[in-house]
Amino acid sequence: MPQQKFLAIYKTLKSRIEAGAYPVGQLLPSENALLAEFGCSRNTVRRAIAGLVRDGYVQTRQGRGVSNIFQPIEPSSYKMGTIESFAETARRTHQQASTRVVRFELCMADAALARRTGFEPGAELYYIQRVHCINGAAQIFNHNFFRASCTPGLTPEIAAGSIYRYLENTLGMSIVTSKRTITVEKATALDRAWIDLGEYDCLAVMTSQTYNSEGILFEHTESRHHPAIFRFQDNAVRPARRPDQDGGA
Amino acid sequence: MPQQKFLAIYKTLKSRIEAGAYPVGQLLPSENALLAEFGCSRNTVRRAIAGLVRDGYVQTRQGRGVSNIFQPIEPSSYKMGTIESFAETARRTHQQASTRVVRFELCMADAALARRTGFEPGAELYYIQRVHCINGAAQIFNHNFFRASCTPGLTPEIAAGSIYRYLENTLGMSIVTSKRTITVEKATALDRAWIDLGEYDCLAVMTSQTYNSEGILFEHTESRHHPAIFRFQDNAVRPARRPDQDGGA
DNA sequence: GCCGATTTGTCCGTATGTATC
DNA sequence: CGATACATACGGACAAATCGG
Repeated sequence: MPQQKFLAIYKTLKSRIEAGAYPVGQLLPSENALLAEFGCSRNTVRRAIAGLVRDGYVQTRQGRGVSNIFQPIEPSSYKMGTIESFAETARRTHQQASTRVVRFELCMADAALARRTGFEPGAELYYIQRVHCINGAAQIFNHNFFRASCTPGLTPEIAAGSIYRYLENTLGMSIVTSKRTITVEKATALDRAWIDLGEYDCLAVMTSQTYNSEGILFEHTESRHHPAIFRFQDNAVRPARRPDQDGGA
Repeated sequence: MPQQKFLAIYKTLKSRIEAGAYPVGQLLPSENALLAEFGCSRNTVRRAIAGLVRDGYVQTRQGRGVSNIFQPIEPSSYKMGTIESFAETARRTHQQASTRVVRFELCMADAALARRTGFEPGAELYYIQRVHCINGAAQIFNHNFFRASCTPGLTPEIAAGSIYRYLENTLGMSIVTSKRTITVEKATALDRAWIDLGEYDCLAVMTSQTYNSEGILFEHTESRHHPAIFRFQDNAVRPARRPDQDGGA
């Protein structure tokens, strides 16, 4: 099957909502109506709806129905719950992107670096510093650590393009989970050397640890963003009467 | 039933993982083993596991199993996907919290305010400014807008305690979904008047729109945090071969 | 307040597909 | 190749919440 059924239904409903096919604030057709329309089981419709709940498009309520709470929103540099490479984010937000590698070395994790990155002491790592430009201006300074044993053949040339594309397409690695933390930090001399912060003296910092399909931590990245371009979106639910979360792209 | 089955299993597995009952980096018992242990159906075990995936505790892989990728992590001021009041966050992170109301008024949304907050023009709103202190120091400055028709009887005294407790316990409202955006902004004179930023000149800003169970937008809040205490965590998955997301607290 | 219809929430069992080993 | 394990999908049953008469 080229595409799973629940994903197709999810996408169909999503576009309909975005196109305004269902009035905002009103109920969508019931699950029974939808499974009749799509010719599928109830579980499949429910998976699709759960994806829309997670995206903040709709809200469900037992005994009542599914309310449309869609509101068009400014595209964000980062979306909750989704791993995207810099190039992919730029494409989604329709911006011109380029990358410059300013440092590329092989090193070994000592005790301090291990504590900071989550790798075990003694792990061999590529340490890469990169500057990402958006529409010509330097906006993001990245410290990347990649586990060398998971990323053989990595070169500065690859790092200047898309490392993720190399890992996924050339090495056949599959990237699965990433634990991310967002903080705000004072600018360092290194930040200022590469990024024109203007009147700001802080950066938005996203620190992430990424795991491959073997469950191995293969990347630790500290991504330091110009505050003016950083924007992260999230949809949250109240745990009390918490509904499903499923489906989605 | 006092508690749903899938939630109970989710919690059981979660505590086991936290307690180190399953070796990190190894596979958990298979779904078949778990459904035998818990005496439930496959779907129920899968919902519990999906919750652990969402929390970044485990990773699943078709044909292989469920890997434990748990790593203890610094408690965060904010967690992805979960709505928490200030008081609840403080309790979770074991910090002493207090709140001071510095402004409390009833106003009407004009065109500009409507665009900024997402309410419709003409909506009657409570506008509240509050300072949250953590361990005695002022750390967060909040601009709250509440739809007056949804929050009758709101007073400065209530706002000095927990507004959410009033809404949920006294008014019987149920809070469901919140759309949040994180940005970094320059400090304003108002920020500086209430919060000692020290050497910083920016704040971490979380803007949220919250909906009640009727699907009505009843709150718009701009929460401006001292950068040193702001910390937001997220678990992301790569969309390509994306697994389920379900369950969880 | 009660009752019944509707709607979502939970759970079960089964079958089949696909990836891994 | 077969055995194992997760992924998808179907169908049915009952519970719980909502709403209208």
